Formats: sequence, structure tokens, C-alpha cells
Amino acid sequence: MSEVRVRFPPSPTGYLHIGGARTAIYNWLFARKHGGKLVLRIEDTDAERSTEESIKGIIEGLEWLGVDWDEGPYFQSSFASEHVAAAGKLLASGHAYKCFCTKEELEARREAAVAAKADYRYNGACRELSPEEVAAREAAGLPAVIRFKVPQGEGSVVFNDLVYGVVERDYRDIEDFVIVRSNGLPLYLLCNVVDDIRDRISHVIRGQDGLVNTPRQILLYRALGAAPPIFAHMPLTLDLKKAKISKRSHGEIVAVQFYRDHGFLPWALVNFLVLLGWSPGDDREIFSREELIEAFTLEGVNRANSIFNYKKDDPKFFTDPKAININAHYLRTIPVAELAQWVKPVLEREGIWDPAYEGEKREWFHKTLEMSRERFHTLTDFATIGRAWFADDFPMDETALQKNLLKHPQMKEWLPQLAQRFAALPEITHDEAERVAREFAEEHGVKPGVPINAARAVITGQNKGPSMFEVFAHLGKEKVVQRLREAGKYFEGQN
RNA sequence: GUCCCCAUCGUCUAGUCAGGUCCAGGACACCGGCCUUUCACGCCGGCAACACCGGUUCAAAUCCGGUUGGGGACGCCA
Repeated sequence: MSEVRVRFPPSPTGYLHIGGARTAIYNWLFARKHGGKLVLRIEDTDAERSTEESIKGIIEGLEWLGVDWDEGPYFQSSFASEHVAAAGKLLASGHAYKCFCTKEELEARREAAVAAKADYRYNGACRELSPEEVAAREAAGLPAVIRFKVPQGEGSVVFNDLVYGVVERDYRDIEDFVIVRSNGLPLYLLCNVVDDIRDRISHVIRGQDGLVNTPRQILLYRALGAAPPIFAHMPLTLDLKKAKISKRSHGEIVAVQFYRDHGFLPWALVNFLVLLGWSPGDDREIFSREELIEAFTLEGVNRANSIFNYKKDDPKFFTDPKAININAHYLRTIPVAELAQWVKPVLEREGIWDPAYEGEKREWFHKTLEMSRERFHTLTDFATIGRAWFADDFPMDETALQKNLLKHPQMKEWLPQLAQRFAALPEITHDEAERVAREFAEEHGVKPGVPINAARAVITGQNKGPSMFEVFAHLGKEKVVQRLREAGKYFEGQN
């Protein structure tokens, strides 16, 4: 078989959403697996809704995900003359005809059909118009659309979908569809086919919502004298109410950019998305790029739609828990040096980035990431939960304040005392910190956890985190002593 | 209303094509335990599904039919 060529043809009417991203990923994987080419084609023929900003957003989204293409971006609008020529060819060859029915007439018929609970389909009123009748209407200046002449009578279009198997559709169930608007602009069905022929697309991998279009497009290929590509339709991604996910009704939670802004590692999102409707056939769920390309097959694509289980207002999970989990997995397993590259822009955005983290404080910075990442889920956690590592103005967690500090009023005096002990040390090491803290607790007759966790609160603003002995040693004597000395400020205004 | 697609734990899924090894496996989530100064990680354990009815068969999650449920399409959008 000849070269594998697939395409991702987004219409630039909004940002890149996870459904589109998944389609792009499947195409990309298929191309990479077979040593083929991925073509990016922007389908901007709907000039009214297409925007420059959207095009930019889609391209940025793909780049961020790491989905690279080999050709394009091409713009459908720049091939308008080809589309018009194809329509002319179909008209000339008798595969299409002009239809003078007005929008109003058609709408009225459609509404009547709905009211009567009947099937509505174009009745072919203009199909048998004689050349004279057509000429007369044109002479009268009546606007016309061009419709494709679907074969009549017995027969059907049959094709073998790589995911859904043999799909058959009777001619009688396909109406004479419009291929050119009355203003002369060709419609998607035609443009798409003309572009795919020109771009020598071998496999069309798209959402299942395009399944009903396929028979009509195959008819178009035949009429145009071209061999249809191989089709593979993927199941759809549904929301919690099992409705098709769309940017319009779901907003930012389905936008790829949302995940970038909320601290996702792009590959983690790819890894999650690919699992939504595909399985390698075994228990693997975490894949490197190479492993995924190797494992991916269209046969492994599920036929049932899947639900994107996002937890929008959940304090712990702001999206699908599995997506978060996969992101957390990568967060704590990628090389620290790589993680540092991802954390940098997050800290920069918060204004707490120090260039020295790439210079003399590099080792310290990497160790900090190493210590923190075990309990983080997203990159943004480094700037929020982990802020105390990088800035002195960090917020105090309410639970930490109540349970670790205010619950033990003695801490107001004890913590500054503990500061003195640390200050007396030439340097705080893990073992020294542990010795000092335990002795301190013993002298005051409390469990070690009490002063230790109170210290955690004033030093990190959190009630959870890495071992405090490590924190004492790693944060450094100066900051530890200073924060412990100022512990009293948290008690002001109390009782 | 018409046409088409789909149906395994709460979610993502393996198993369905080649019926028995499946009183259904994994992951996430959830619950419990261990570890521990805390939280997490990790480890151990638990909860939890073949939509329903009928048929074929010695045997059905798997094959067939029907029912129900869900989804998609039905545009001079892409």
C-alpha cells in the first residue's frame, strides 16, 4: 500500500478542545506508527465564524501537546477555486444539478414534516428540471444551489470502517445534498473531499459524528473519479450528562489551554486523552512517546463513547481524577532537570522565580522539587502549596493555623525558643534538627509532633509536606530561625 | 419522526471476532490497614459491573433475536 497520509482538519471557530485534541493525537500516532505524514489543514471556509485568534490557539495547542505535523498548515479557503471547479465538473458530468428551491420553501417543508412527525428529506423537486426550465429560471435571475444527484432505486454505499466494521447505507436513505451555496461557495462535504484528494489522504480518522457523512463523501469521490480513502471513525467524548462535548456548552474545562494553564505536563494530557476510547489490549496505562507509537492501533479503538469525568467544583480534582493522577505520576517520575524547565514559567508567572535557580542555586532548586513533588498533582502546586520555598510572603493554610498552631497557645513562646536553639547551631543538618526538636519536645513534656508540626505551619504555611527535619536542613538556618521567631504574629488578635 | 451507532464496576477499560481457563482482570476514585512528626508516596486489603428478556449450546459477558437505555446525524455549519 502506498504512503500513509492522514490529516487533522480543525475549523477555527474556537480554541482547541480535548475532543479535537484526541482526534489530532490519534491521527498523529497513526502517522508516526506507519512512517506516514500528518497534514494540518485549517478548514476556514465558514468565514463568518472563523477567526485568526482561533487559528493561533489551535496551532499553539497542538504545539504544546507535542503533536507535530509534516505539512501545512494549509488553509481550505486558499483552494476555493478548486472547490468551485470540482462542482462545475460534477454539474457538467451530470452528477449534480441546480436547485432553485428557496431556503424559505425548504424550511417550511421541514417544519411541516416535523409537525407531522414525518421524515423530512429533500424531495428532489429540481432534479428533473429540463435544460430549458433551468435556463428560464437562470434568465429570471433566480438564485440556485447545486445538489449532488444521489443514485436512485436499489443499491447502497458500502465501506469497511477500521473501527466500526462494514457500514452500509441505502441510496434511498441519502438525500440529494447541497454541495454549493446559492452564493457560489462550496460546502464542507465537497471541499473536504476535494482537499483530501489533493492532499492524497490515505486514511480519514475522525469522530463518529462524521460517520453519516461518509457514504455521501464516498459518492463524491466516485463522481470525481477518485478512489476513496480508508475510513476509521472514533467514538465520541461525552460529558457527565452523556452529551457530546463542545466548546460552546462546556467552556474552559474542555479547552487544551486550560490544562496548560492549570499545570499539566503536555504528555500527561496526551497519555490521558489517548486512553479515552483506546486501549493497548493489556494493562499498560503509562506510555512514553515511543511506547505509545509502538502500541497504538486502530483495532484497539473502542466503539462505545466515553465520558470525560470532570469534577468541576471538586476541591481536590478540578477535572477528571484519572487525568490528575496521570499528571501527578509524570510530575514525580520525570527527570528533575526536565521538571525544573516546566516549573520555571510557573514561578515566573507568580513573580517568585530567581535566575539563580539556573545558576548557583540550581542544586538547591532541584532538591526542592525532588522533596516537594511527591505530594503535588500539578505544576501550579509548586507556586501555591510550595510557595514558602520560594518566597517569604506565603499564605497560612487555615487548617494548619487552627490545628497546628492556635490549638497550642504555648507555641507563641515555644517557637521563638526553638528558633534560639537552631540559631545556636553552626548549621542545621537533618540529624541535628531532629535531635534539637525531639529534645525540645521532651523538655516541655509534649509529643515531638506538636512542636514539629507547629514549626511546619509557620515555616511552610502548610499542615502537610516533607519531613520537617529535611525542611529545616534544606530551607536553611536563616529562614528557619526567622520564621520561628515571628511565630507570634499568628497569635495576634486571638483570644 | 427517519437513518445510523453503542451497551462490562461511579469513571476509563481487558475479556466479545476464534463460547469453556471469567462466580469477570487492571487503572482511577472511594473505604480500611501498614509506614510516619504531618500529608503524600509506597505496600497490603476491601467495596464495586457483564442493562433486561428470550433463543442456540453440554457450556454464553462472548453467538442470534427482541426490549430498554444512551449517543450521533438528519443545515445554503465544519
